[in-house]
Amino acid sequence: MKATINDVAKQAGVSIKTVSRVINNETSVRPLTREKVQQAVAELNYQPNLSARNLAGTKSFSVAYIYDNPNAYYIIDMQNGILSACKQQGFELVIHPCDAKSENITKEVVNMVKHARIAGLILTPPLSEMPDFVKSLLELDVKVVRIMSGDEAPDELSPCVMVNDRDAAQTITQHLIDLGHKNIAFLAGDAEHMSTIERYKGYRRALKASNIAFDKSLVIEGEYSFDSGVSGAKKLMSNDNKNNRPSAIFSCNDEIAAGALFAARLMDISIPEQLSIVGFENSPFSRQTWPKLTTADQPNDVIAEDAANILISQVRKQKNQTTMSQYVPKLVVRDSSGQC
Amino acid sequence: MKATINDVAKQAGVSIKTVSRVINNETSVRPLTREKVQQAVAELNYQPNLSARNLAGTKSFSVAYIYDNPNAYYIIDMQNGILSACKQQGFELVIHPCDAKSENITKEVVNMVKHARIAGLILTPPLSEMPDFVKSLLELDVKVVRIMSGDEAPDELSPCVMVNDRDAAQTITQHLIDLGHKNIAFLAGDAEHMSTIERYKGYRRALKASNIAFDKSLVIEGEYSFDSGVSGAKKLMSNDNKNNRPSAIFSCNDEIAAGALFAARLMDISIPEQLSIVGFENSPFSRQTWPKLTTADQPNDVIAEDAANILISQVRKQKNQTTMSQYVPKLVVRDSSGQC
DNA sequence: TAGACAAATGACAGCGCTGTCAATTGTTAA
DNA sequence: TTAACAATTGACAGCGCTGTCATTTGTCTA
Repeated sequence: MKATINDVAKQAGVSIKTVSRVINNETSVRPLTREKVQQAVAELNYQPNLSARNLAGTKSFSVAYIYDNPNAYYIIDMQNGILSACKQQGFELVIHPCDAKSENITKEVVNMVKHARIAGLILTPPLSEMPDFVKSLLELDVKVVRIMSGDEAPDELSPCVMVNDRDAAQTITQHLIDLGHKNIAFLAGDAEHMSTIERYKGYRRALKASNIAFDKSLVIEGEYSFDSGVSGAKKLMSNDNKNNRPSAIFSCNDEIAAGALFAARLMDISIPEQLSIVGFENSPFSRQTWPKLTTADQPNDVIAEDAANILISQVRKQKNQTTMSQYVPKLVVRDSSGQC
Repeated sequence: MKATINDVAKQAGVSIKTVSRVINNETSVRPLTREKVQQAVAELNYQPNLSARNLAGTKSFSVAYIYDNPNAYYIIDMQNGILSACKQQGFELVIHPCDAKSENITKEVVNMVKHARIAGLILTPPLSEMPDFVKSLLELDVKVVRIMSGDEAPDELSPCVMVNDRDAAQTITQHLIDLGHKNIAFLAGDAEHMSTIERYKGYRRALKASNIAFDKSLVIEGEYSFDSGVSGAKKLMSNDNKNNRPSAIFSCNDEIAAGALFAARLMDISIPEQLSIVGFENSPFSRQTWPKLTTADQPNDVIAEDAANILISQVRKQKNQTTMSQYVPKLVVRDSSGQC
């Protein structure tokens, strides 16, 4: 059957407590002893029993990923990244889907954390952007790592992994400018999402950098949905707006961009000849539209793995902890953007 | 702090063993006693400690979902459904992404099952369609429930939840026939996937039922990808094939259909006026194409929850077990199919 | 070389629960 | 009413590990 700590102790000729010390990387073990134990561990292919550890110890070896995000590809990428870090570090992952808009979301998650003895949480937008929610969790003396949009952490509540949407948005807007566009519209995602705000800032900054006058009428409020893209693009390209039509549209994500594409088709506007449309996120379906979308790509699994590793080192109370890291999404040029 | 079995026992005035009997639904507890215990459980909001149960007992309260499927929406739906069943039944879910084509996939999963003391597994295609893999798992004395394509279980290895793609494919083909189409092409998914085979059978059956001659040249082999849809549609609609062009295309899934749509656009074929295209699966992006796809919808989360419940009742060795249930995807008519 | 101290190691209880088996109840037939 | 039996309940060990604290070992100084 499976080897236990007793088997290892016997094999190495030490007490189980010493084995425990070795597998927990504690000090006060002579190098020679440590080696003997490690060899025994290897020979027996010993893996500590998580249930026993959780039961006996005060520490916990479980972290949770809480998600509320309609984008399945995003979640799966995140989950896979987290899972890979957990596996390497001998942690268990508890998955908890939820509804951020639910009234008792805090109570629900607090309950889960208590009951499952969770040591740490990984939060992605929109949950990571709800300060009160985060504060309630922190009171439980559970570690938190947030993945957020921006170039630096908004506060000191927890370590953060930042996705620099601003710089990426500037780059992608610059791409349009380089193609000769001057009337560039902006189709916003949900206004309360940090990512919308950041992407908007990047858009503005690119315009400014190229001395292009900002035209407020080219900014359309909306949400992260296909339908929002459809109606936004219709508004921009309608006949009522004949004199003010943009030659390019920056969509806050690929879904909005797909909606804009759809609207363009309805209005017989050819892409990219008459209108350039760019997205953001590089979801798989940005390759499955016609034409394929120019967009910004972020390595979600890498980001998630990074976040999980930071979380685990927090849980382990290791020294020299990272409290921030940053990723900048990369421009991916495809067929939906072209010369003005 | 959290209530333990001791607290409940004290509160109810019985021994912990009796509490254990009640929470495990064992017989040999007097109704009155049971009631007392249940009340104490409710008052203290007691939830059994999974680690302790796993450690002490011979039973396990963990099931695993193993997935290898490029379709993130499918996985998330499945996962959410399984999770909801697990939560209700007090089981823990272990998530295990993997690569079905990897050589040592069996060894990897066997290891996982042993180490995490998994009581049951839920398998979705393509893993559920690998008999040798399933057999190896069964040898571990772990319960398995497979979600598969077809109208009845292919064998007695395990309980199955069947998705009747055949009937659904017949319905969707019939829909095209009802619109007046007689030359209906078939863009296949991966040939080794049961779903491709089943959908093909349904397609054939619909033709036969309406006395439409089957034309082999209208069947294009391929795989479940956008690109496969592009090349398949190009082949069908090319000038070389001028005399044999179909008026409608049945695509084995939405991704293929999106590819076909893309190809049609490249060739200046208007949808659905000159060509009808239907998909299968009702993925979110089937609503985000232009025009929106007619497709077949299956309630993946319900299917998954059903499968998880069957699995758990197997694990619990309950009587009157379901060994098969069946779902038939429903036709969803949108804009990509029209009169011939 | 012994004594003093720190470093290394081990003995043991106990985490919350289940399995085993013994003790206690209740029920039935004679 | 009581023996005989079944149904119900409980006592206790132990799952694999960690935390606490005692013991042993090694090292350094005088």
